[in-house]
Amino acid sequence: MDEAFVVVWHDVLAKHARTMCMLERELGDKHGLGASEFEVLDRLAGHERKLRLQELCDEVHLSQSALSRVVARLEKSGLVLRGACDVDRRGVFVCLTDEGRTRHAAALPTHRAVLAEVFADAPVPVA
Amino acid sequence: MDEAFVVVWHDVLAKHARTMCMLERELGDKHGLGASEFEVLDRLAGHERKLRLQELCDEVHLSQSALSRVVARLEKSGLVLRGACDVDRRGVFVCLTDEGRTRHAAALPTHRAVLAEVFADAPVPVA
DNA sequence: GTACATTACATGCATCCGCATCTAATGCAA
DNA sequence: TTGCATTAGATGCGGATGCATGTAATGTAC
Repeated sequence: MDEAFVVVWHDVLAKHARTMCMLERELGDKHGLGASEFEVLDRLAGHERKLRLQELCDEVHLSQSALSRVVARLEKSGLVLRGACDVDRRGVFVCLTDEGRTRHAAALPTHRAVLAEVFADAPVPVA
Repeated sequence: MDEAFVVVWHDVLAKHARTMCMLERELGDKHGLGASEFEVLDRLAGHERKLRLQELCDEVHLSQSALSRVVARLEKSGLVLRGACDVDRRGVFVCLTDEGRTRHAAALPTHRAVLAEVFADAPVPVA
């Protein structure tokens, strides 16, 4: 049925708006981080090795240019380091600094708390 | 479980990004409409009577200021009309023009097609 | 090696968004 | 009535995004 998709889409839209708004406010006020910034830190924290910018781009839902700027901001804040890639000198590696890891760890509970609040009574996907 | 929320959130994030991107491109290319513009037209088309800006604001996931500007754009394009409210002269009514109704009708199939493509194999919410 | 296509990332630009604020109208209390 | 708080909507502003493009490195064909 056509209408079913519309209902699902509206639900996605509503949850996205609500969650994003809360994340932006909570992470911003309490940790000085934007939602995109946290997202990048979170992905970096989930990997041992350094990540290519390109690999990050696949995991975060940002355009290549937006990601480039988020990483630039994070570097200016001292939360990540950018390094040249040996094997392909066009590439750029990114990794967390100690402070980056600390800030991420501090912000994690806030992030999870927001998700818990929004999705507490959420319809859980079947599969 | 904490992690379950994260998985759901990532799914919302992915679907939102994918759908928004496709909607923006398809609606933009084929009908000269942005996703927000279509959203407003769609809500207006779903109601008989005129809507207050404030009522629209509750249905669309935009800030009051963003909605104000979307409606301004739509009016400049001749797709909606803004009219003063008799009972409360602070209020503003919005309604579709004939062209607005036509453009919405033309764009609807495109919109639904995108949703169908993205949510075709989507995990349907339980309740 | 030379020439051209492609890739990885950076950046100029236009657009859109949310927040804070402004204006005008309304409501309410004294 | 006057005076103040509240509300509806518009707007200035800063910031983030995506698209198109630029730059430099790599790959490929000849």
